Amino acid sequence: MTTLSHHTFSDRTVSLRSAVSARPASGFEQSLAQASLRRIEEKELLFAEGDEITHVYRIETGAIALFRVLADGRRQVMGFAYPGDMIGLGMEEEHEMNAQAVKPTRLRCLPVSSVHQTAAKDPMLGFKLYQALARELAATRDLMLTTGHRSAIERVAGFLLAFSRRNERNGKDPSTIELPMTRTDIGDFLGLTIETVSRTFSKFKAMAVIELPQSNEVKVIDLEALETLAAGDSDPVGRRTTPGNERTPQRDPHHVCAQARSANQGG
Amino acid sequence: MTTLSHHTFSDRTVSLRSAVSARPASGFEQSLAQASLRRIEEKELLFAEGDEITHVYRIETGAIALFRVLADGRRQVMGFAYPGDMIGLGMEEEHEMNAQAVKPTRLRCLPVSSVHQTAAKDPMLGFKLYQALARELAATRDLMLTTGHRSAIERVAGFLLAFSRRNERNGKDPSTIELPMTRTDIGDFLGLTIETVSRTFSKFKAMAVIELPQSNEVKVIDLEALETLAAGDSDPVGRRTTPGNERTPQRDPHHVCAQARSANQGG
DNA sequence: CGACGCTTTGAGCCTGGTCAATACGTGTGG
DNA sequence: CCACACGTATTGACCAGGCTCAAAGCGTCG
Repeated sequence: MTTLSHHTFSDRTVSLRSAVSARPASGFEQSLAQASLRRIEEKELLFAEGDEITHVYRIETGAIALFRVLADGRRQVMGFAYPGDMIGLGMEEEHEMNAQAVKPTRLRCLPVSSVHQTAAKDPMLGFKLYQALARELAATRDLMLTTGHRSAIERVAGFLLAFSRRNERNGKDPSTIELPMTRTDIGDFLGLTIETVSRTFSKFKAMAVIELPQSNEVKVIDLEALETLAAGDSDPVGRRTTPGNERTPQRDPHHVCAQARSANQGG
Repeated sequence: MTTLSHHTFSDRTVSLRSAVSARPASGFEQSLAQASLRRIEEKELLFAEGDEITHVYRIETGAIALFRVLADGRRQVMGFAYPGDMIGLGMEEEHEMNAQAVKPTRLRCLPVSSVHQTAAKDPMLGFKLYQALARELAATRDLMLTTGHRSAIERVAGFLLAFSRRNERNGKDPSTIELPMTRTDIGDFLGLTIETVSRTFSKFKAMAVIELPQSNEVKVIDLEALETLAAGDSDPVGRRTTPGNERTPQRDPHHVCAQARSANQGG
């Protein structure tokens, strides 16, 4: 399991948990603890594309969908944020995305000015922010790979798997998934229509891979099958694009720069 | 033209030019000037997924494709780097992507250790790296929007437009595009097959929007038409996903945190 | 109970992928 | 100099997955 070989949704894909929040010792965490608490209702927008960035937020309870809207009205959900995740880490003046609660949500608000002040005092914070962003970049790339080339079955299976693993990680039942978001949100996240999402759920149900006690509750019956579906092993056809011998990795390790040799291989 | 409303390929999408390189005054630039020069041949890999990160590179001439390979053998090209662009800015231990020359390429190599040393001395560098990464994140998100929901025509038109604008920006003829990469590279970048890319080129040719003197040279005849095609205005059908009144932006500006008001609106 | 929103299911179509054959361009060898 | 081979690009025929349009369940809230 190397870091980069997952072809289902990585944890990172769904979670925007930042490296910053993983450092309890920082003054950043202290600031968060005393930050003001805010509650927003279902479907309420926390901020919109183009809004001035005023705060960094951490989810306490609930769930937030981060999305952008295209000219034709389509939405692309870039990710969901769950309790513990942070949003609004962008460096720009304005938000690049919309943030909308998919259910009633409580969050802590931290003014960006305070973050900047801390950054000015503590050089390490910039570094940590950089790390956090690097993670988000990786997550976005993963999502892109997913929405780019995978079938509806693979996408939905991977989506469910990510939830199962999230539950497992949080000590909850990995086979009982509560979907906080609507089919529309899921579809816009996976790059599918609500009909296709719904049909795929039904297909999984017919295959006895899952059960759907309610439309927003999924019971995973056959986890292994779900993983197989997500991996796309069902497709026995060899893929053509770049068959492998074409464009063979012919990198020459001896071609490294002189500086490289002394700095990294000389040890 | 706000920063975020472009729905063709933004400059950022194709360019990985970093904020760092835009700062000529920094010691970083000095380091680059004295960095070793390296030449790699067409199709040669500069580095591969999983390789230890040893250097940061800046393209002098040529072009590099950055891509990842999925389990089934498909490639997803995450971007192309052209002269002036920097690659290898990731924070991780290992490279997340493969970097392959699409034509003979010269580049400057800078050991990461040197970057880290500079970062330790200069707190601003971390901040700049953060900015550079934020740009790349934005570019990746743009690309995701493109590959997610747009038709082949829109993708290819947007792709050509990006080249046209790049030329314009560099003082070259915006209507004469030289494509350094193969159809395979383009297809893997846009999430299309080579056949579809080729067919779309032919379609544009038949529409008298472009000419194809050679397979790797595009003459833009009707720039306006190309922009229209890229924008997807050709589709008169109203889109359904999230029709607009559904999920209306009902953000309440009065709900901002107490701290927000004092920090940002009190001025 | 009715209205509304969300989900599910069905039927048909269309875009783009697959398979396959042909054309083009370049480099190599006779 | 031409013949041939190889890699890339183009074009065609066909197929299928997912989108569109449409209608019917289902839950919830007034």
